[in-house]
Amino acid sequence: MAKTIPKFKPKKPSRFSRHPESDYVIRGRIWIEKDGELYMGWGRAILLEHIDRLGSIAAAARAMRLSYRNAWLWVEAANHLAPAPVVEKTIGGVGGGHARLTEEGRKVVTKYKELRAGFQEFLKQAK
Amino acid sequence: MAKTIPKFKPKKPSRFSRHPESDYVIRGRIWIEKDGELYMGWGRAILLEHIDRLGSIAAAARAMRLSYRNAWLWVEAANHLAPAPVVEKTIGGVGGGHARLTEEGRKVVTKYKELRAGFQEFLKQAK
DNA sequence: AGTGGTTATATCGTGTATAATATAGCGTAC
DNA sequence: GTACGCTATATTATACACGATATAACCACT
Repeated sequence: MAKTIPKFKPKKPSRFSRHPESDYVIRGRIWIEKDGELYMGWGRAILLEHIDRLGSIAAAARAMRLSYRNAWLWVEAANHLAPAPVVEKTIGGVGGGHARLTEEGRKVVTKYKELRAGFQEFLKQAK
Repeated sequence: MAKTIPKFKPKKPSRFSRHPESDYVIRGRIWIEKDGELYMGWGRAILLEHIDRLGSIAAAARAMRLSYRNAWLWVEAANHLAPAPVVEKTIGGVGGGHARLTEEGRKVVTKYKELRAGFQEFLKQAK
């Protein structure tokens, strides 16, 4: 059983090897800022969608394997930067509490996803 | 007790203040990757331009207040990811040594700056 | 041989973002 | 009045990028 499986692992392809012109990819990020602070980006948009679907920050955080702390911080930040809160929260009560995406929240998520779709289009065309 | 203000991040004026719809700005970054690693971005492009103008990595680093270590690392990374080196270096000799931007380097800088210009255009139009 | 300023390399510190963990506070339903 | 599970907050740990620092290696010129 001396047959070693030829593994294709090297991320660092030796500092002397050269690469064909091929697989260079153009990548990018896009986000919305307010007063120099991140208001809406990909992570937050996804988080808000999960909140909308699951009705809880905690559940949304679990769903995307994000720490609750961070999820909560993101929601806070977005809420305070938005013209009106994007998430309404309730402490205690049935099930311990819940969170709900507001109309404003739905609006900004939609807007951001449209923006991002346009950006992806730009990237594709920018080869 | 009226302990309503948590001292979480007292850097912002007030968490209850709202902002006008106005100054939300769309921002973004764009870069070129190879094998999941950064090949060319804004910082590296500027660095390469400085090297072209000054003929030395050390001088270029100083010019943009970047540590020599990082400048050197960036050049190394770009060199090894590029199809051909973007910077040619010489150790010792007159003035201790020097660095020169290659044709390949000039090419990628130009290409990236065009890409970025198009991106800026996209951002402007994406309001 | 000595000089100078560069490239090349290693080590350590530090700041920042995030994860991990812990716990307090809450309110409806039972 | 207890229990449940979520929101809210604090503390600690970890990971990583980067700066600061130090030093070696280098070589055309004098």
